[in-house]
Amino acid sequence: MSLSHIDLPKDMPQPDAEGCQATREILDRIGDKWSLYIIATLANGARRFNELKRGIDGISQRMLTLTLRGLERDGLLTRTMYPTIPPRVDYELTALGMTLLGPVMSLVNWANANKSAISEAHRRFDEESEPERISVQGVIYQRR
Amino acid sequence: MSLSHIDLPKDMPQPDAEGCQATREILDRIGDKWSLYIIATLANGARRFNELKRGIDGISQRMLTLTLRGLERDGLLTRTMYPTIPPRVDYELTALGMTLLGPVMSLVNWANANKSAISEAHRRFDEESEPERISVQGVIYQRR
DNA sequence: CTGTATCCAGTTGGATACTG
DNA sequence: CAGTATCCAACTGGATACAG
Repeated sequence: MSLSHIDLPKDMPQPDAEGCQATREILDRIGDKWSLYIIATLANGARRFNELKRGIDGISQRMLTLTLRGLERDGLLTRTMYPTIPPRVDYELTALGMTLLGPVMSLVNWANANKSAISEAHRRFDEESEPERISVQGVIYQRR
Repeated sequence: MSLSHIDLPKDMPQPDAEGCQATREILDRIGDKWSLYIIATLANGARRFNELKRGIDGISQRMLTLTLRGLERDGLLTRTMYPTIPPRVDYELTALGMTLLGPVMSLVNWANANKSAISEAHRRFDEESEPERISVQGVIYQRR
């Protein structure tokens, strides 16, 4: 990956096409409706199936199972069965899953720091479309 | 947000429930099929509609329009029209959009660093289900 | 050039019932 | 307890045609 372009203001890091491809794949996982909540819960340590179900508000049994399978398939968590009666299954982040917490926290922090800015942007955009911008003779006008 | 729990190994940062809520919202945006590519392209500077279309392989006109509208609504980019014939429209990241590049790059770097690990996990999981783990008498056995 | 409108197939995820 | 199976409504996104 080429992360450094010098022709840019403030040597801003940039994603590139190849990098996006790999990133799209993990976004297909953690970008779904429930993965983030599961990862966040397991960040506090191993949990059993129903602990996760109770801890994640609104998740259905079906989606919990499916999402856990997906994360397991990606090698982000392990599934350990205790062949007892009643059965018990523990889910736990793998070392790989743990390393994902860094990037994820980066996003979480950004989201929290900027959620009001985004809400404000929504408000402006929704009440009769975003301050429209036109450019005439090279001069930019923003609607009032 | 409570980011520091001391009862955890290596003071790992952790997302919490409230934090996840805000993060889910931005994942609903950048987690979709095309936003990441648009953000990545605009990280190199302003682009017009058809520049984006040509630069992002496979995107349809419809999805480019819709995705740009979503990003604009979130305040991540601006849309500037040049009322000429033929018309010209420039899209450019806002200051807010720029700040998102940090967290996004964090994910992109993680994805690139670990894509082979994930592929390997897929391979193992798919060829007759992930090394199954059971725990008997407190001892964990992994299938061979 | 930069869109909008329509149609339609595929996917996602919720509700519910059933099982070892 | 920890799933699986089935059904179904809603959403996502692609193809295509048309417009200012």
